Amino acid sequence: MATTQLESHVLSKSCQYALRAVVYIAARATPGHLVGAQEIADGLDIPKHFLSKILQQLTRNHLISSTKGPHGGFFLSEENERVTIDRIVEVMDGPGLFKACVLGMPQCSSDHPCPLHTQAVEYRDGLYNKLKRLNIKELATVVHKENIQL
Amino acid sequence: MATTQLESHVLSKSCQYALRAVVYIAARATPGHLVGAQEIADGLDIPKHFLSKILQQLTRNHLISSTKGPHGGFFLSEENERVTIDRIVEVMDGPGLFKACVLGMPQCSSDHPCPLHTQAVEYRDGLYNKLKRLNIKELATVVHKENIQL
DNA sequence: TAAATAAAGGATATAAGGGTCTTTTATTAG
DNA sequence: CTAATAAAAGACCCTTATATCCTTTATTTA
Repeated sequence: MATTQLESHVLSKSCQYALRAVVYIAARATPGHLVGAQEIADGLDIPKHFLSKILQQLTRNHLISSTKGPHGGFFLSEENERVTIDRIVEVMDGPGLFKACVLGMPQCSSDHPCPLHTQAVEYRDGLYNKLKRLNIKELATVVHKENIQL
Repeated sequence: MATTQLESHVLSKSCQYALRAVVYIAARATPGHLVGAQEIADGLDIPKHFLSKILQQLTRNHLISSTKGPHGGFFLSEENERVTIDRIVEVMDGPGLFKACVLGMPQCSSDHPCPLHTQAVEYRDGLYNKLKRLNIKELATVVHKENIQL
């Protein structure tokens, strides 16, 4: 067993929270009811202040929208709804995830593959292509139709 | 852009080093010449003391072998050569990587899928199955035949 | 205009991964 | 047996992700 139990991941926790929050907003926000950070934090059981930071980051990058003040909160413009999932991952975790070598070797490429290049690339690119073609609205629709828990 | 550029990864750095080191040992160790931590560190440009910790961990888990003293070093027994890559990943990064939900939701499964379950599982399992079937000796052989840089 | 609300922003704290250094233990050569 | 060698082990520090708290700004309602 591993001496120190690592919390291994593909996506950072911030990114995981971001994705869940965005889907939550897509599901709950209406023109008459914007979704507050508190509501999302409660609904998804995510620390509120940490979530706020994440939502700020998404807002600054125009992936979601917000307004301040009473009855303010977060919502998705029509443009936001067309934002693809890979963009959220990119903003939260940086552009490296689907490009960097699994073994961290900078010169790794199809010309100069690392030992696991063949094994890993298919996996990575397959997921990436799916996320690149899936936008927020579509994902939210699937979640709703399949009655998926957030 | 991400405000803080995360070093996103599938495998931890420790795990990346471990995999490269194991292949290095497989390539260089002979009955008359065991491979020292210093040699590996130099050859792979990895911090020596950090690498030592990793090699210790692999040794404790019987994935590689070692002897102390002059002309001591690391090597692979025949049993070690049959160790599959997924075991190394498991020891270094824990058993969660290929089992945990991409969105970190503990209850996620095919019965109760998370929003990205369908997208992620296919490729994750694909990679996992490859690593589960690939042992150290086979990987080292590929690396040698394809003249892959470590 | 004042009070209330909620996001934005900044400063700070905590935990884990990554990395370094020193001491101990085992082995071998002389 | 002694000296040299190299892994094992433990203590420690640095950086980053995660998380919390407090203040500021924008907006709305009374």
